[in-house]
Amino acid sequence: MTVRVRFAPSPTGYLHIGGARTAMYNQLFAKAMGGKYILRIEDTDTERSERKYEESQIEDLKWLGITHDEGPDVGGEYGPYRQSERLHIYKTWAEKLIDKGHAYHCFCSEEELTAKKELAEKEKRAPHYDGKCRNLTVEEVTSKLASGEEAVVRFHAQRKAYVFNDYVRGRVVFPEGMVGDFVIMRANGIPVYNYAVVVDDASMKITHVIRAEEHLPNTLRQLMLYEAFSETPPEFAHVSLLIGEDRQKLSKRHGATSVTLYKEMNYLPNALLNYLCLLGWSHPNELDVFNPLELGTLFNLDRFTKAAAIYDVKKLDFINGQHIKALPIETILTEVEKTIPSTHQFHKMDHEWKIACVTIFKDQINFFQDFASHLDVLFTTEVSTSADYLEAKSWETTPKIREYLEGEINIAIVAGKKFVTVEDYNIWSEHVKGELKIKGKQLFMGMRSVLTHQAHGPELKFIIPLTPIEILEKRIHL
RNA sequence: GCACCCAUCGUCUAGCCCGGCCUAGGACACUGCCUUUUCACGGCGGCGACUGGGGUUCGAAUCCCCAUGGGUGUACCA
Repeated sequence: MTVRVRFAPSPTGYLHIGGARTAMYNQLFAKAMGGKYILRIEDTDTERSERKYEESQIEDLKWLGITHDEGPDVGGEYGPYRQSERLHIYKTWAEKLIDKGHAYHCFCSEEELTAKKELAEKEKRAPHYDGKCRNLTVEEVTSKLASGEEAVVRFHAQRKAYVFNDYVRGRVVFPEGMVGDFVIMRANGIPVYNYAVVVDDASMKITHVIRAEEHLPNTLRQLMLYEAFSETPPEFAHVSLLIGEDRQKLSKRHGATSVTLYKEMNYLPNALLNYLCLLGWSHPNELDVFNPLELGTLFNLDRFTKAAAIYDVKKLDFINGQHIKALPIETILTEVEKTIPSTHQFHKMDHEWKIACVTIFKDQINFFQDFASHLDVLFTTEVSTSADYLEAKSWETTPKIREYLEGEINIAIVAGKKFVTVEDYNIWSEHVKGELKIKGKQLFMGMRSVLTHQAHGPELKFIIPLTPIEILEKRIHL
């Protein structure tokens, strides 16, 4: 039997990182098992569902590199993949249930129901439906329906315990009497979540349901439904929740929770996935930095943690930096270029210069946009006010270095050079050492203070050949 | 309220199922040293946890019970 898994988001907002994580786990499992990963849109909440959210979610999934084998946009043999287009299916399946005596029409009004519920709570009884409409005769039902009375379809819940085995939770027991007869079809003919899920998962031949832990209690109703349909339930894996610092389920007030935001903040999709993957799952070789999409058969359902994970992006930033470092230099250049203001002199430089520049700074950034700030050491004519700098400047050897370098730079300018070379720089430092007899700290710090007006920075032999000569000239006269 | 789930460094986690190899391992963050005559990178260290109490056992982070804490659910939302 081929493995079939699905991710089933509601198009009521942008793709949430928790959703992205679930989608990823599903796809990884499908990949590891050589199965299929299906995207299904659960838009039965007609009030809040919007097509634009469906589109943006699919787009974000695509950005992350999570692609489905079947779905509303790509089709497949188990379609349609949008619940709003499957209404006829839910209706037929509900009729089957009614025929078999597993479900019935219920005409109770909302007022009646809330009154009973309040009474039950007051008397400390479980607020379950009392089954008033359960024993209506076929004639009564048809006449009520014919007279236009509104009716929902209610499932007749069995009084028995349900047990199932969860890949991450282990053996889960739902004792008898946890739920009463629950609604499966609303009065307007739209199915309720727990029912639609079962009809879809069964008819789409889903073999494994990997979803967040908040769905664990739903499993009971779903198990009841599978039983009534005489369908074998899928295997379940209820993955631990992502929570905020306050230990509550992650939501908008916890900050950046939508994938779109991470895309905008310039995170690498693989880095985000890598981080999300590690929240509740561990690599068999205890790796921290890897590309989840390339896990292959290394991914399995045995390595999930049961406890909820606090979503804290500090490690994500680190992982992003690691992923950047692993990128080909040309790719880093392209990405980095997008983040530098269009008026910046960087863009006027030739390719070779840019590559050299990226090579120097790429190990120091966690984000592409961090790069621009490192460029200052090549272009700025600002003077440091740090104590270290002032000290280096006050040495009696420093003016001698300045005087010498001023001459050298003038020569280079007259010769028409736009940049000095590493060789030039080496000659300079040899001269300062040999002729001026300045060495050690006085040499290096002295040259740095004269050439950059800073006390610290990347190695001079790397940055000086990349600094435009007119900048060097300006600095030497400051 | 009721039901269900969970509990290892500040955070993510390994170990737990099949008790001894755990003076509890790794990563992020923080921090010290080394290296690079600076900074960063890197390397090597440091800080830092088995929620509490009972039991079972020669031996418990690992098994059992209770307590505590936290979470989720309890809809004609998903």
